[in-house]
Amino acid sequence: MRTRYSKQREAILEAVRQGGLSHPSAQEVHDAIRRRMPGVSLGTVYRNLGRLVESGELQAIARDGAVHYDATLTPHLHFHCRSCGGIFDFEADCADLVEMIEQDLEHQVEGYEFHLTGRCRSCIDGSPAQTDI
Amino acid sequence: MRTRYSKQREAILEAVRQGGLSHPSAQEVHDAIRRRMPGVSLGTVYRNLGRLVESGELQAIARDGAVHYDATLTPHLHFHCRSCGGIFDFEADCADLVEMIEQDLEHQVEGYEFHLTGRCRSCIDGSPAQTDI
DNA sequence: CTAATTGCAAACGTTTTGCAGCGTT
DNA sequence: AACGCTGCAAAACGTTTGCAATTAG
Repeated sequence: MRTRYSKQREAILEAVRQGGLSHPSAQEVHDAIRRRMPGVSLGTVYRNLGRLVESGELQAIARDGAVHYDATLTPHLHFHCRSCGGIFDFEADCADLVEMIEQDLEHQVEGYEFHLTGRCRSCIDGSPAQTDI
Repeated sequence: MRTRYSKQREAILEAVRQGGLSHPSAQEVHDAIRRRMPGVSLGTVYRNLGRLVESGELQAIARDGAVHYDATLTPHLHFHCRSCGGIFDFEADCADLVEMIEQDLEHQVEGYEFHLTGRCRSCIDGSPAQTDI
């Protein structure tokens, strides 16, 4: 199945890459896209996000019940704020740890995801009363 | 809201702890429970798994589109096999790395999840033809 | 011309919720 | 008696899929 050009896919990739969105879900991409390209259907957004992940142009990350998309492809970790729901990228050197694990582990490692959770700086500063759970 | 005893919750916790199940989903817990306690509804299983996670008696881990539950509370990592879908616990010392991250990061870290993906030993050995994606 | 891609809408699997009645305290 | 918990069934949610029409190569 040779993949053909489509302006919808291009717009979707652009939306994840640049738009003011940070780690958007399929819904958020759809909302953003529709402002410039009203006819695009949600199904098309899902289909193309899937393809873009398969072809390695995007990274999928799970948060709560939904998948979010990340255009940053260099290895990095994610911090999830339980207050505002935001996802923040950050770098940390896991190479040694992962390599050690790979040698110890009887299974064949192909990839990894490291997610930290907590409260982000602006939620700590901005809303000291915020407790959530 | 003081929490009261219920035999359903006890059975649900027991099912995740012991049953032959490894990292069961809510559905799998429901199926297992019903063999001993036919009347239990899926809603009750979901409600109680949620409460058990809140009270720290279980750990929730995301896999694909579903949440799976883990009764092991000591810090450990997870390996997800993309062939058989299995989730395997394993230990690795992340303490130093996490501490380093905590010091560097401007956000407040409360917990972390480290998930490795690949193919598990028995899928590699058992089905050499298996390619999946 | 071929076949990949689209919009639409229906279907799917997982999870949540409203409610009346039951069970624990 | 008070109120948390239950079963049930409906609904919410994110996601996938079948289809005929459109569009890229």
